[in-house]
Amino acid sequence: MKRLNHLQIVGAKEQATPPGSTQRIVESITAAIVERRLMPGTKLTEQKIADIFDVSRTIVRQALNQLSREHLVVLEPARGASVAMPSIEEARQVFEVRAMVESAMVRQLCAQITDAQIVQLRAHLRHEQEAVRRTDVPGRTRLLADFHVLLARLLGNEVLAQLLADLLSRSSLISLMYQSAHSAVHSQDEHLHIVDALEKRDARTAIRLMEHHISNVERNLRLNPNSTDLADALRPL
Amino acid sequence: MKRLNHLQIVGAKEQATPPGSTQRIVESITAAIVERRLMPGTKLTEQKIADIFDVSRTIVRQALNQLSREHLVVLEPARGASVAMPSIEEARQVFEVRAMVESAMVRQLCAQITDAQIVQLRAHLRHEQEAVRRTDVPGRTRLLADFHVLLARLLGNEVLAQLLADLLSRSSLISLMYQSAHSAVHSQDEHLHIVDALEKRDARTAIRLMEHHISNVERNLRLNPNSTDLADALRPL
DNA sequence: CTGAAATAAATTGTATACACTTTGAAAATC
DNA sequence: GATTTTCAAAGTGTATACAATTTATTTCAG
Repeated sequence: MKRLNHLQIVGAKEQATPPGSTQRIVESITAAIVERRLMPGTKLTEQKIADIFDVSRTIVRQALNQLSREHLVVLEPARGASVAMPSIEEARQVFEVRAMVESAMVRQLCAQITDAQIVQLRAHLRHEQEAVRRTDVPGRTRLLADFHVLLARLLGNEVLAQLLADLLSRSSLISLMYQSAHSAVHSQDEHLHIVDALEKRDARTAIRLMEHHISNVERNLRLNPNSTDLADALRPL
Repeated sequence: MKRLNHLQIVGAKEQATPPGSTQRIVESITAAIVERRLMPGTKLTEQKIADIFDVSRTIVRQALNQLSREHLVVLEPARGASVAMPSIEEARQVFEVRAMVESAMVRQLCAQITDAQIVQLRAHLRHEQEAVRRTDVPGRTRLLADFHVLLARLLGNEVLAQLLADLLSRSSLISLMYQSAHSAVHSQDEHLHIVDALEKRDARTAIRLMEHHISNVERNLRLNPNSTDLADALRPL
């Protein structure tokens, strides 16, 4: 059995949804992509993955199908699956949608957030800070994304939360694809200011900060299209 | 071969994406649900569908999986698939997200819509009117939903368009589930006014109209939870 | 030695087989 | 007669088999 040595099974947090083994694979691969252990463009051969997880290709195919619907892998007919390489145009669109959704979300939040929820957010910010401080790259990546999903969840809207989770895993992929120069420290700081505005129920400021935050991340992508092809071409070295 | 006599293959419009037979099944079932030929709660047995489309269960399972991710069918472990019966709470959330997304969308549109695009919208409105006039229920249902997706597409944002398409098929299911009292004529009229506001680039009015439009649809759902179970219980008659 | 053609290996797409679970009906018990 | 219990039919979940396609390797012509 040959192995993908950069794909390792990760202690997945229990999900109440389907206990099936498919979900385990989806979560492992998602984590591997988002935490930068699987680079964009990497071929995902069904049999190799099946061997790693000790299941049949049937299960792996289900997982890959699900991942393709989440835009983390692309499925080319008869040519199999590989980690997605979102285009610059797609990146632009994802951030545009995020700005639209998240500013509306922050506006709503200012109107209905409770003090207990502020406390919850502060706790999350502390976790972010810690992960940043000890340069835990996978951890901070996940936490910085979870901040946005957490905001959605505070509205008590699961539909919104899922939608945002989708956009954020795509964002993570985009950031790593284009080697974002927006430092984690900077992002973390912006989160802090957003929570401050939420605490004061200052909708105008909160929205402005959120829009800036998202456009900062986008602005700091290294959008020189050549690097993509070059990186691809140089990979064999 | 036993057959689901209310599920009939429909002339699906060609999609450039995957020519596989899976997509054909997804589109047929989607159309059947949205056009009200398959009622919420209906059991979707894999083998029966496989017989109808003359493929193996493998293909049908793929289709059902995809449909479950689009929230049009629910997959209960070991108990199979059935047409989704969205809860009232889920309905609330879907409409809330739509209001957030679509008002932001309309704001953007006012800033960048072209005259040619207005013409496009007017053409769509005419098609809506025709379908409403000759009480073509499946047709008008589809066209009234497509209006919203068309707006997204005018922004040149495919990510947004797909997201909205998702929300709208769920909305269609919700409307038929709760027997919306919001007449097609009324909806169509509201679309007309929205386009008028867009033409004048009057963002404030356009947003207000869109928010009213969406909350009108939601307000007019017959949200008496009993009807659900009753309808289910009475089906055998 | 270079490049095209032929061949072999690997990989994907679909169907089928089979174990396990659920569902519904008949038989047995109270 | 109502309620379990038992058993059969139907249905789902996973693995495997095999055809069709793609990718890599070898062979051969120039």
